[in-house]
Amino acid sequence: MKTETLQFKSYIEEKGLLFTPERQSVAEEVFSSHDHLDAEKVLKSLRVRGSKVSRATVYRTLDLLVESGLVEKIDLGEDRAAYEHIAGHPHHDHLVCLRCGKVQEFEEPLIEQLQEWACEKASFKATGHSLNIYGYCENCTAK
Amino acid sequence: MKTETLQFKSYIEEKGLLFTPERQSVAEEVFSSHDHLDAEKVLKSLRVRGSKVSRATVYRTLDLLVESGLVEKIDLGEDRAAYEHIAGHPHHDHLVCLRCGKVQEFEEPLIEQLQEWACEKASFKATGHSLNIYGYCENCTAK
DNA sequence: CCCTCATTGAGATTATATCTCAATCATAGT
DNA sequence: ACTATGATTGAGATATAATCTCAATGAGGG
Repeated sequence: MKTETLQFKSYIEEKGLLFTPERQSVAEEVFSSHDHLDAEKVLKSLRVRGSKVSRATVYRTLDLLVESGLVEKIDLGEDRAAYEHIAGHPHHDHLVCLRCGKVQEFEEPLIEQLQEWACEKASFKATGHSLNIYGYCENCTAK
Repeated sequence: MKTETLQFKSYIEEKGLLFTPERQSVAEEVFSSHDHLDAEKVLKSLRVRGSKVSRATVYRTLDLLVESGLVEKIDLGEDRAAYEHIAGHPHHDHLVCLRCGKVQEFEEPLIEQLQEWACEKASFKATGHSLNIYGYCENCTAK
């Protein structure tokens, strides 16, 4: 079992919940992809593999994964929410192409720093943030 | 008629469209509020005032307002999209309280600057962006 | 005055996500 | 091993925002 799956197992059990085969399937699916996933994609992949987890359980498990801190829910301004796992992905923000839909990632530690200052100034206790830049990627600008 | 409404009228007419009473009502409603509005709120306010604009027209006109650049559509991670008019509101980002729902605004020109650099590095042509910080406001932290 | 095309409204429709509830399953206590 | 308790699941119903459809209306140009 992957380290991340084990971490999720620990989280689940520490909460006094059960680490069921369904939860394991969903977790493995999310941890095995390095792209952005949405609930429907996860469901489909599981079905293709022959796993019969229900839609409700996929949504419920995604929530647990987010709670555990191992997965981040990201809203890219599209109609459905996306998820990405954290491990091996230092915090980053997103460049979303409005034409082809491609999502690039970028890191800018200074931006994070400035955000913290802004929160301090406002006596705001941050738990997370989301920065998306919308526009056109290199490829789509050329055309 | 307010300056902004006139600007919207110009935009509409330059596009060869009609500046109808319905479009005017929606525009005035949006320009008269200094809070975040959503489509349903706009619809309700108009109904209260006796204006009988339909839901479809409200959505359609909000799109036009965004297109015109006079209004910004913002996604605060809630279930519905919010709108705010630009005039008198220099670009700013949002602190969203997860407990009471309050939305504070903050400005940080340096963050904007850094975003531009990030775009340059990635050869990305930005048209807009959205930065939300989620957490707990001063009031809610105290409790 | 007519023709064309934009616009509107009411309700149907789409799509994501959540909820309900009966059936199943795991675990602890006896 | 047996039972009671509570967690979990799945199928489908439900909620909700937003978009779409299409007939009827209205505006403006020729």
